[in-house]
Amino acid sequence: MLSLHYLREHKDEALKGLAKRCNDALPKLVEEALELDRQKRQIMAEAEGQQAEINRMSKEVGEHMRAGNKDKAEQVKALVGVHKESVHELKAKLLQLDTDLNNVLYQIPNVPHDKVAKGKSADENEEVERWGDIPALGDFAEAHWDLASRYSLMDFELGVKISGAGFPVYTGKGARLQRAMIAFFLDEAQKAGYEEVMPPLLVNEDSGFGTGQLPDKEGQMYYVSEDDLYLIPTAEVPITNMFRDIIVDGHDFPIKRCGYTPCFRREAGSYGKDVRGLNRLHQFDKVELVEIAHPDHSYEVLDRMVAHVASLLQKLELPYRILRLCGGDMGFTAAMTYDFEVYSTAQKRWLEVSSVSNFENFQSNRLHCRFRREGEKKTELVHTLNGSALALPRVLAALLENHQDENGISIPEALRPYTGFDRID
RNA sequence: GGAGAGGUGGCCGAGCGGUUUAAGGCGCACGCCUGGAAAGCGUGUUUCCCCGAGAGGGGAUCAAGGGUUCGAAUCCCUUCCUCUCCGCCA
Repeated sequence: MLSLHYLREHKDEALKGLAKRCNDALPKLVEEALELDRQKRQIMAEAEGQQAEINRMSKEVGEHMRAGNKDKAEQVKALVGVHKESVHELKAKLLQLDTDLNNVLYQIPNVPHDKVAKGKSADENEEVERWGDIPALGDFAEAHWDLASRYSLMDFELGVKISGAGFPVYTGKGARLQRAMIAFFLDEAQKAGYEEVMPPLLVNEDSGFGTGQLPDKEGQMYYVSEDDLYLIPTAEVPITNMFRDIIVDGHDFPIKRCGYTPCFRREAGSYGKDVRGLNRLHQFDKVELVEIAHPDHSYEVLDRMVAHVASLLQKLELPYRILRLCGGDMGFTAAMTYDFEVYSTAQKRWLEVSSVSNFENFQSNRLHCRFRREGEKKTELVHTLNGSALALPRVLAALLENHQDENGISIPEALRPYTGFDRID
């Protein structure tokens, strides 16, 4: 969530930025939050004054008792009651205000960065880079789901039988290819300085809250009510939460983590031709990058992450474009997001394979992840970033479709050491 | 799942109703000492919030929440977590 400090001191800047999200409700919410904050601080000051009085008097009682002055002690005791009552009342009010304030704050998304364009929907995203030639395939070109069954790489029906739609079974070279990509992505991340971690796949409520999936988007996550745990929708949740309630040492920057995990998404109600095959699944594999950054350098970090993801797609020889999302298309917690899309030749459409975002201090405010500037006494919120590098299913889809020829599918050079084969046929 | 033990500051560890504004130690920072260092000595060292230009002042914080009391780390209730043993188990 946004920090109240920031809202208080940079209200105009916040409103101007938020306007880019094209959501008319936001200015009112900001005003509401500031008003509740004002009331809260006023009442807080009152309650603390009363409490100070009680503390002072209690100390006095102690002194009288020690001096053996019982009457004096009783006299003071009798006077405390009034203050106690008013503290009680003020505290109740405070609790209510706090709840109201949080409810409002939870509805205010992150303020988009200066560079982010105003816009309502995906149509207004800006293309910032394009790489690679879209291969001209002949009439033989097939979509990945057809290729998958022709070469026995996946079995969607089998997945339906075991679990349901959206849970494919990878078989033979399909399974091997999957494993190869995971290893390849992890190795590349490691070369780029990211430390590998293997986090839990189920997380508690605090963690879901820390990265912003809760309280609003619990419908997206599978929930195990028996144990009050959520299946992770992305490794971002457990990995970023490793830094919850922590004051990091400023010398530790840059803090770079990567991890492979399966991801689980309910994706309720989304069925149709656009979600055929590997395009949208309930369970999929992903290698994720997470970085905890110094606020002064987080946009350099973002650029480096983008460059890293680009290098992966280049090594896989997949044509891609990079979009800087407009205000309206950006996620709730992000200040700037770059989406990577690869062109799927057989489906004749762009598929999103990565999303790289700077959350600035929106997540760290909830996570309470802070650091101290050299020589400063006060702590300051860190910036958090993450990016997929990469999400496997759509990369696999594009790989199969773009690298096919009449007789099979060729594996990109970079992956061959991992697959152990250079063609599927 | 059953039984027991326990959660105190960056860490270890005392405290079990009012000189605790949390002892003592370790660590860390700064200073003195030194040719330089170690040792020694001295000072400082939880975090969050509020008021204040600042100096400073105030509040909260001994797992969390509630209660008793003039006053709670300390007593009572509830919840959570950790550890040990047993059972089950890849």
